[in-house]
Amino acid sequence: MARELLGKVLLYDGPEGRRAARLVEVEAYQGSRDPASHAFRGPTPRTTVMFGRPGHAYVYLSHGVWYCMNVVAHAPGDIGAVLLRGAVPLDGFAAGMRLGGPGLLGRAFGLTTTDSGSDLTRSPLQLRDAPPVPLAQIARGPRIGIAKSATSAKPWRYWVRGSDGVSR
DNA sequence: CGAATGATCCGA
DNA sequence: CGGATCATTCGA
Repeated sequence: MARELLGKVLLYDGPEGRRAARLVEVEAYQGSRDPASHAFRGPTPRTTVMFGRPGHAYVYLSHGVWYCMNVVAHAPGDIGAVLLRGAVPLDGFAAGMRLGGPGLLGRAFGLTTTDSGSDLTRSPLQLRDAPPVPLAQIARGPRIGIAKSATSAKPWRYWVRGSDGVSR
């Protein structure tokens, strides 16, 4: 579910024009079955979007500083989202801008919690299909930065092998 | 390794 | 209400 997001293009139409980046690192969170998921303890004002329709954005503030974006993605009747952890700039960014790491990615796009709930098929925030990344270029491993969760050992993080834009 | 920094949520 | 928590980042 999460792996299919690799290679897709994230677009943001802002006051300074369109920004675009290609996703190279994502991490899956499996809702009520996943203690590390913000949705684990049931819906709250912040997390209700994860209980809704796939294809929408879930944006939250991390450590009081960083806005991180997820794509709501789950089977019908299920719950979950995919954290966007890294991307490669395509257009609209200052030269040399790094989008590796969920906080840096969110900041580069200028996202805030007002973007949470956005329909990703419409401007200003869109997720556009792109040719899939060849399976041989995709690596996977344990998720990063998780404090709790026995599921943290599960290999639910996917990235494009060798790409800039993968977090450290 | 530890500080920065603030919304969020649980427990009381 | 108050305090513990946190899917992070940067610099020493």
